[in-house]
Amino acid sequence: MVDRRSNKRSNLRDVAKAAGVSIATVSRVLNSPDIVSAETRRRVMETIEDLHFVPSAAARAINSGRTKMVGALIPTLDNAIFAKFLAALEARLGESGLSLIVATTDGDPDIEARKAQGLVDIGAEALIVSGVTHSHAFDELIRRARIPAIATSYYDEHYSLPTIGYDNAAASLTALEFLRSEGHRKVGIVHGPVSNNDRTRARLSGLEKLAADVTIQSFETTLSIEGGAAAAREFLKAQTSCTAILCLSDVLAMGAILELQRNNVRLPDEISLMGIDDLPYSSFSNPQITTIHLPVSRMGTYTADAVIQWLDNDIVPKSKLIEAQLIVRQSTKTYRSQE
Amino acid sequence: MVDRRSNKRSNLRDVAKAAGVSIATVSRVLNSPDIVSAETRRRVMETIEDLHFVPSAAARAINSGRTKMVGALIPTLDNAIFAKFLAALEARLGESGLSLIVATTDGDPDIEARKAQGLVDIGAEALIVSGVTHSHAFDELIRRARIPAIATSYYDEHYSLPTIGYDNAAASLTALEFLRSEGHRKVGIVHGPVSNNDRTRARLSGLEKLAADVTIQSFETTLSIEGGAAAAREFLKAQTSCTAILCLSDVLAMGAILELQRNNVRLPDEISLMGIDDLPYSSFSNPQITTIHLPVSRMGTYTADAVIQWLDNDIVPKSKLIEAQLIVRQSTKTYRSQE
DNA sequence: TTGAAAGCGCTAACAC
DNA sequence: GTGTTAGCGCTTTCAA
Repeated sequence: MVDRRSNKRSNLRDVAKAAGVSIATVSRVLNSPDIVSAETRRRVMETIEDLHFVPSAAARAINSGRTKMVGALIPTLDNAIFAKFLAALEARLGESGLSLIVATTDGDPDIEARKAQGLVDIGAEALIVSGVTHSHAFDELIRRARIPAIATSYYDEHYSLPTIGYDNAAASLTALEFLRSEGHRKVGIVHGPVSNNDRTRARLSGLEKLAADVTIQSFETTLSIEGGAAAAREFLKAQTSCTAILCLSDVLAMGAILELQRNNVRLPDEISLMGIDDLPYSSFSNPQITTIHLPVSRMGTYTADAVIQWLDNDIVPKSKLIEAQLIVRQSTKTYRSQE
Repeated sequence: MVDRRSNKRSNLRDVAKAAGVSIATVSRVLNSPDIVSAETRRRVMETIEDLHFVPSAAARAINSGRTKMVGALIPTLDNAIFAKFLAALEARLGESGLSLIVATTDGDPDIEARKAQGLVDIGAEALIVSGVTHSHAFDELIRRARIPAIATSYYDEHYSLPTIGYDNAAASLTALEFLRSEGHRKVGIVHGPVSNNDRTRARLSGLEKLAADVTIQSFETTLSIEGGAAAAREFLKAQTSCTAILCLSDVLAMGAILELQRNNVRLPDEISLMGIDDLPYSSFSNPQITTIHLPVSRMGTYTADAVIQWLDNDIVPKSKLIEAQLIVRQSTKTYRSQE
């Protein structure tokens, strides 16, 4: 019969007493079952079941130093690209018994540093951040706490932390190259804020390689559908001779498409438009958006695996390039200059 | 001079020794500073700074029982509606020094129960779940662990847990009533899977009140843009005499709009369409979607406050109805039968 | 293969 | 106001 006198969680001692062994033995059954005799192990495990015993994570943490918690610092949950990444990350970490603590930074390095400190304080065993632009305080924290940390969404093998992500510069270059190969020589670039956003900066820098072949004109805006729409308005007002628009994020592309259509601009006949990211709606919009697919789910899974390896086997991950992929859909069209 | 001999985190004893006080005094400075003399307090705090001392969360948890962690179980991160909710939740919890542990359930009560157990095991002080459909194992867990738990996205004052959410039935009824007031008498209903989704079921049930006035025809599909598009195809194939479509989620509305436009159906001239949720793109699409705004950010903030009150002051929250709001935009139009 | 016992870093009850 | 001390629930030597 199970002892139900008390309501509090049972502990090692309760189990030990009920099973007629010492607490050390119970602890062994939990942590290294193979060094306990089969019979004892069976009896103890049975008792554990009976008493609904669950080891205290706090007590375990205080002794072993392992909390099984991983902290993720992301700019925002509002962008599907990060949400999808987190989903994959959480799924894979969970398989290995690791919990994910989420903190949003709003893209602000100071907030990031503060929240990172908080995560470390509560015992996060590893940190996952976005991009490679971080505050000094953050770098110091990683150094002092000697905590495994991985930078994602950005590939840079020379960064102080292992990076797992795409080559943002290459992604935008691929996009622009595609437009050029389709005959476009003047392209409007719509992008989000440059400050504190290394992904945007990298994507912009990628375009420079084609500076000789393609003339570009930039429109900076906020990173939202509304921002994309606003940029499209600016674009129209500017009366450029651009034959295509490259949005450095699909959210922006979405906003731009809607605004252009509101102004009766036919896509892709009058102007070609493409994005980068490949969000869910990009393949369902009218027209479907030609874009660069960034495999964020794969990045999440890969990052989780890297963290697990680092934590369990002390294997520091190498930086990993996640290949982006051009997806040609309906929003772009070959341009032929009328001679 | 700071002692740098050791690399490990300094502890209470280190601080006490360096400041020339007892560990109890240091503990007091940390937890109830006002009962320590100003001078002592100053000296101790200085030492704490010097040694970069950070109290061990695990040790604190083992003694005080407080881990400062809250677990959230949500169906998916892929839907902006949940992501926005989480963002608000995390923000407000963070202000009170609480961390958010995220677990996704894929809408499966069994996965939910398993992950809920995991959250409790690692010391979550409270649980936040979505909806009111949960497994027996989950209910048992809440009961046994006596852990504060709040159900969100669904208002039901009779549920065993406090609920903070909207009246889903009322939301869909409001939508259908609006369509009726606009002259629509036959309406196609596009909705997500009914199984394991009480929100969808509630929204469907809300429509029944108007059964006498409005004839409806249902189209069940998956909860995604693609699902919405597929449902729209079905709708067209069915050749109904419906003059409006009510999508029980904006994601579905989005997919449906795109598919209808692909089939050259003019909105809202040939058919009216509305949604429920009010996602970011709903106000930017062409046409902008008439919908029911569900204030998920407010729900997140409110839920966080409720959790904090419960944890800090043992005040069990009352169920709270978050008011939804009809937002009339461009995708709907008055219907006049041609007599 | 098992048990006894010494901590881990902290909080809180109690004493001065 | 401050110090002493007994735990919290566990892991981990060290002996047996």
